[in-house]
Parts: sequence; C-alpha cells; structure tokens
Amino acid sequence: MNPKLLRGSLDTIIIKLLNDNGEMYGYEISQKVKEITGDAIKITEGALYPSLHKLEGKGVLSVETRSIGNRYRKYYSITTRGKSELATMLDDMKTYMESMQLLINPKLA
Amino acid sequence: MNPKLLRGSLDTIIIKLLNDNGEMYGYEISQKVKEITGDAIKITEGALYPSLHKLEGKGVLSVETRSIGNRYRKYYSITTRGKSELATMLDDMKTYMESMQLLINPKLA
DNA sequence: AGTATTTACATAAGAATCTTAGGTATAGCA
DNA sequence: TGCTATACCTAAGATTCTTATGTAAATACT
Repeated sequence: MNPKLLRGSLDTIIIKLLNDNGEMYGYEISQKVKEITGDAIKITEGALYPSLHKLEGKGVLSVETRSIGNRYRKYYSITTRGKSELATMLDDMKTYMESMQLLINPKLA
Repeated sequence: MNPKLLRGSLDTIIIKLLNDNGEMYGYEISQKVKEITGDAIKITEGALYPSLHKLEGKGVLSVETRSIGNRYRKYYSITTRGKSELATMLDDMKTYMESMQLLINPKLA
C-alpha cells in the first residue's frame, strides 16, 4: 500500500487499538495491524515507537514496563484523556473518508 | 477537518478531478473541492500550486496558459501517463480506506 | 552446539508533504 | 475609493513519515 496515505492516521490507529483491546505493547500493535489489514498496512518501528512516546508525553497513553523473563515489554493503555481525544479523531477520520468518497467515487447523482 | 489526514491524498484528488472534469485551473480546483465536500476539505494554495507544478514536472499533467482579458489562467489536463497513474492511486486509496474501516469500525464479526 | 530468525525495544538522518505567511496583480462591487 | 474575490506564486518551518542502524533476549532450525 502507498505509505503516503497513512500519513496522519497512525496515532488514530494506535489509540483505537488500545481502546478496543486494552493494554498492548508496541510490537504487538504492529503485528495486530498487519493481521487485521491482511498485510495491507505495515507500521514501521521507526514510526511506531516515536509515536508511542509522543502520545505518552501528551497524556493520551500511559505506560507500564514489565519484566518477561530476562526481557521487558512496555505496555501501553489509553487514558481518560485519550478516550476523549479518540472520539474526535474518529469523527475526523469519518469526515475525511466521506469527503474522499464524494471526491473519488463515480457520480452517484 | 484535521488537515493531517489529508497528507498524501492531495495528488489523488487533483488528478481525479481533472480526469472527471476535463481541464481546470488551480483556483477552480480548490473551489471545486470545497463545493463537493461541503467545506470539509479546503486545499490551501501553498499546497496546491507546488503540487500542480510537481505533477506537471512528472508528466502526469499538462498545462496551457490562456489569457482572460488582462489576466491569465493556467489550465491543467491529465495526460495519458496521468490516467494510468490515477488507476493505481485510486486502488491504493481504496485499499487504505478498507483497511481503515477494518481497524476503526466496531467489530463486524 | 551453533546459527538464523523472531521478538522487542530504541534513535537519527533525511525525504515528503503539508501550514503559515507572505507577495503580486486584475476584476467586481458598494 | 476601498474591500473582497479571483488567480497566480514562493519560502520558512512543522510534522510525520522511511530508511538505516543498534542492542539484546527468545526461539527455531540444523
């Protein structure tokens, strides 16, 4: 898929997945997106991790680091603040998709 | 509308409009987008004109400058090359939108 | 046992695509 | 006369990616 089209929607995807699935760690999010979209969307790590840090910094997500054997994972959850932001983001996405349909679909009139 | 969501889809919008409506000039394109989307999407001139120049440079669009009284307008048309690129762009957009539906919609299973 | 792949985190340089802010000039209207 | 719309344009800066790279443990393969 054209990666340019993804620009701007990564945050929405992350927050929506965390809202629906409860806590997840970064790698798990990237796998889930591939699974759901049938490999159509692949989130690169270079985009994912900075976004998670940014969203945490904004108070949209919270983190908890857990030890798994000799390793660690950083589990992210959506905050109350994140839930209200998600509502706006989904509205924006819906508006965008409806507009694109109008622009791109063969005339329905 | 969240302008971030538009990132990456401007070229597709321009080329699709030119494909459907025949030749158009820049300002006309920006008005048409506002009209079709009910002001949901507003293309800024700072984004529009550089994109038109880029697409012309790539051979996707052709231009013809015409005098209108004491002024001029630059009319853009889609080239054969542009038509084949449009097909790919629309496919990509369709895939993107379907993927976003899967990620964002309440579970349909 | 040794090697490759997957899992899991991370950052940095550079590219692409916007926004914002300016500039120029004609046309139309009050 | 002055304001708004039309119509083109560019440049600086912000944002958001890709690509490349690094580290290290767990797992699978041979």
